[in-house]
Amino acid sequence: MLDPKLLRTEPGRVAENLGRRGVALDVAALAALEQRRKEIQIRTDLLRNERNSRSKAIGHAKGAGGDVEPLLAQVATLGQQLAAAEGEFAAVQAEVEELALGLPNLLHDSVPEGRDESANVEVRRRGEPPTFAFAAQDHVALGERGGGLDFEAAGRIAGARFAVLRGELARLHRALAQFMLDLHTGEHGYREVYVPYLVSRQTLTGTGQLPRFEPDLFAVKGERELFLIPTAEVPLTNLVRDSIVAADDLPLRLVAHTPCFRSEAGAHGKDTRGMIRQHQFDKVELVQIVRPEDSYAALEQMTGHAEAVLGRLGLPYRVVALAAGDVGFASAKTYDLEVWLPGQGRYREISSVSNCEAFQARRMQARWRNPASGRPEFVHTLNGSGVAVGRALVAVLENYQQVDGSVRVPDALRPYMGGLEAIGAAV
RNA sequence: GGAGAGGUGGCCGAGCGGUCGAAGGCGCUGGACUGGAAUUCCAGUAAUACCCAAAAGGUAUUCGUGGGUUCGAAUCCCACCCUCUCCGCCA
Repeated sequence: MLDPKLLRTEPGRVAENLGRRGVALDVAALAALEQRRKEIQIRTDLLRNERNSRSKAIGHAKGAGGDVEPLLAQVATLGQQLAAAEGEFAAVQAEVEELALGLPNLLHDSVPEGRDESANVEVRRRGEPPTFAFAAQDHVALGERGGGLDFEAAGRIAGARFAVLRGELARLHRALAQFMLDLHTGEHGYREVYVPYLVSRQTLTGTGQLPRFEPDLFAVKGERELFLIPTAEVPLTNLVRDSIVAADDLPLRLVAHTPCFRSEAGAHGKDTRGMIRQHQFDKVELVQIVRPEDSYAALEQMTGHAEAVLGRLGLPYRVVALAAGDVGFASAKTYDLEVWLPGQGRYREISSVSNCEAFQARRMQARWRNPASGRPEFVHTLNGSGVAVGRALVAVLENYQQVDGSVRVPDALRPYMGGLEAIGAAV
């Protein structure tokens, strides 16, 4: 949510910033709504004040043993007027809130202009895409040898956009997640957290997935309304919802390995081959809760933490700064990490690191007590994949493939693979 | 699933129709004491919205959430959520 004060006092500036994303804000309509809200609020407050002071008078009169009847008569019509005003106020409040919850975050000045991902700016590139003396295969061909990667079985069990992994491939998948967790907890100062995979509407509203992006989520049938998490960012970030964090506890650095569930409602026909885009995938997620003045340094640092995963795995990648039109709803600035996939001959997103500033904190009422002011102020929240496990598996398979279709195990993963040097060698 | 208890400020906890934004304690801030500190003592210390150019000040709202009763609700009624205890069941 945007700062309502800013929205009120500088709607022009807000509109201009949102315009960079291609989002139109009707300043005139907003001003009219604001005007109406103010009017009704003042009227309602006055009526309530009237009622309160008269009720108090009744209380005093009763205490003094006086006659209360005439006072009661005076208040008779107040109740109806007040009820009407309160109803009106609630309605206009709801309207304001709906508008506020639907607006994306303001962009940081450093975000490149541009309507979509074609305008993303490459920041740096690490590692050389491998050259093969043979025709490189994609992960589907490599994985399906020996039934390690089975889309047919997954289709039978759950339908399209699911995968079944078996044997060494399943282990490699697990090894990747373990390796990432150990790296972030052991060397980057994150605390490992285990979180619920089903969360409430309020939780998803806190991080910004709701109310706007409900079609992208899976909901669970049952008495209670619960949604499957689309990313661990949701439960991790909401850990500080409705709380005031002690200044000394910041920054909080949290990491969790969870499955993620996405309906991919708008992605028909996109990435239908392989396990690039699935309804269910694992991800190791990083979240930081920081002091506002530290959030942009934290963004660079977190990007580095995600890069370290790819670096250790020896995977070629590049870092891109997302263009205005490509930055996510809650984010003020985002870097994507794109890993080289020989099977596709191009870089594909494997991690996304975002600074949401106070956008989520404001929705969540997540604050810290600023020693400088002595008052509770909103924290800044950041999240980043460190990294997507499924796509990392794809990247390892394709980048480490050998002429016989086997796949060399990256050095960093060998301790997690019982020392195995290659998989799929003898299938 | 059965029976019961409870959700109050940064934290703990009293209050159970009017004088309650809420006793008391802890924590925090300032002051006194001290060479300095601890102890002790004194004082202050919730959030949000709105009015106001700002400060000061004022008004409103907030005692889990949402409804209701009432002139008036932390306090009474209803529903829901959450926590805890005991029993049962269970990985």
